[in-house]
Amino acid sequence: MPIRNTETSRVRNTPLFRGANDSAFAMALSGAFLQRFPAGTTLLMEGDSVDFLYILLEGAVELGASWKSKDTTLAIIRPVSTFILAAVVLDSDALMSASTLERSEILMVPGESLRRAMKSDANFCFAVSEELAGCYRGLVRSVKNHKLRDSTERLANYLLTQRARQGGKDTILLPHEKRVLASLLGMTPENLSRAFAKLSAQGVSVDGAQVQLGKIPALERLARPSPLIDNHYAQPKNELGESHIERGKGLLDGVAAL
Amino acid sequence: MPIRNTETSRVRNTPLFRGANDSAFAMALSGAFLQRFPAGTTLLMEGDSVDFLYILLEGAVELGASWKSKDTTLAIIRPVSTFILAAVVLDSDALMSASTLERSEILMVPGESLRRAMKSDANFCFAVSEELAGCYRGLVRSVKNHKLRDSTERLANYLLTQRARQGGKDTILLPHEKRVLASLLGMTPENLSRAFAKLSAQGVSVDGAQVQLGKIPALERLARPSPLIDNHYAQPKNELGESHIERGKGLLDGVAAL
DNA sequence: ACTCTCGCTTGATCAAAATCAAGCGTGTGC
DNA sequence: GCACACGCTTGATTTTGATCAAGCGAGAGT
Repeated sequence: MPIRNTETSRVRNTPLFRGANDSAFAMALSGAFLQRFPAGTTLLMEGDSVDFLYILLEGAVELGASWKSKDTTLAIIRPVSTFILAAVVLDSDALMSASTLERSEILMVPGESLRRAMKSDANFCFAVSEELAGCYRGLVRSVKNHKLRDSTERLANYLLTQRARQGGKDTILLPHEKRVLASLLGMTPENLSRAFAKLSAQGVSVDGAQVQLGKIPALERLARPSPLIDNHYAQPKNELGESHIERGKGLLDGVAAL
Repeated sequence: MPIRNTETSRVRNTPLFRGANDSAFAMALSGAFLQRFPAGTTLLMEGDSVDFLYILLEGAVELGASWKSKDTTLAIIRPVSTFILAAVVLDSDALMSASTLERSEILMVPGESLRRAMKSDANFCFAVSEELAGCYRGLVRSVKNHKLRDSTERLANYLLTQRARQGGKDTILLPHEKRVLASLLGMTPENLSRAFAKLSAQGVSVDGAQVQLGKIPALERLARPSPLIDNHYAQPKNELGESHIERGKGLLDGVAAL
């Protein structure tokens, strides 16, 4: 599918590409193409070799992993974000699978073009480093979240993060199915229900995807959100693990994850 | 402390710096100095601003994090490795604390010098991207290890990884105190003991820091090591979480972590 | 030698989370 | 409308891991 001007400029204005010079940008996108996928499409399986950098322009994609018949979701990507950048830079196999949660529009950039562009433009290359560093720090937050908090605490912090991201209103909308959310938070759907039930003591009430946060102070007392784990203050669109991706230097609009 | 020639060449031959041109290398190390620390020294606390890239030349350092009076170790670094690269690239605060486990020798490279060198040499900058990508993938493995395996499985895989790394002999030496190992594996010291006891059914017997792996096939049947989680085949010196850091392209000698 | 500390182990108990098994409610397709 | 599937919830049970409390044994200091 041909790339329209609107898409090009959206990508161009991303922190990743904003500082690139025109020839590096053109080089990176040479051979790139736009593709649409229905919900539930598997884009990539663990272990597959990675030939493209994926840039999500519309929709949502889930990054997951499995082992011995168990599986878990590691991150959910929202536009505008890249994914599998690390595998592309190293020209190696995917450590995660990727599949669409919704109908999605994805720009596929050949890995080789991207690597050549990086080597031709130190500023662009630096932006890639910043991007990777942000992804890395997002994952560090995720590991800390999992190793230091129990499931109810993770949920409480997730709710506070969503609140901040959805504009600070006291009613939030869960952006995904509860089973997906449970997997992201590292628990079973059953336990997610029970965790919500526990949080009713902190004024949380659930009605479908709508969640009312009745007593924010009580919720915060339990959640104890920390800027060293939770990333409330980043750009509004990204989700990685339960916490969120950091941007290079206060830039908006997130290109991120893996 | 002045930097001797031996140190300079060790650093120069690292995957990170090998491809840099001479002026970028000189620029990066301008203002760098060598420092020795006794065991148990805190180098950095969570939230501190990061002014230096640390390059560990001798000894061992633990990267940890804490929240609400709990704490955990996220990685243990061995020479030659960098740490807190991501924070340096983004010129931001540390998400982990760092402290020496043994008497250590560390080269401290000013962050600003490093960033200037990156911007002046696309090849060096690319090597930093590769390094960050490798660190990222190491963390992805770590998250998968924790979300998909229970504690006994993590220990079993840790033992197999150590075996591969220590030359394939059936007796391995635990490189750290058991309490540190427990924290790295995400469990309490008590449960580490019990996990070892469980693995006696797989021929594992412990005597202090010496561990005999009696029945490798049985142990592998339980552990089910996977190249998508465990990194047996990387360079021998690095440890990140339970699994291990990946190198750019089959290069030896690891500069890694955060 | 003697005690103290410290790292580790072991057992008993408790809490958290996974699993198993219904059941409920909504939406879809027939 | 009716049956069915599906996502979610709830309860009962089991498993896993954390916590509490001794105790053991090797090494350090006196």
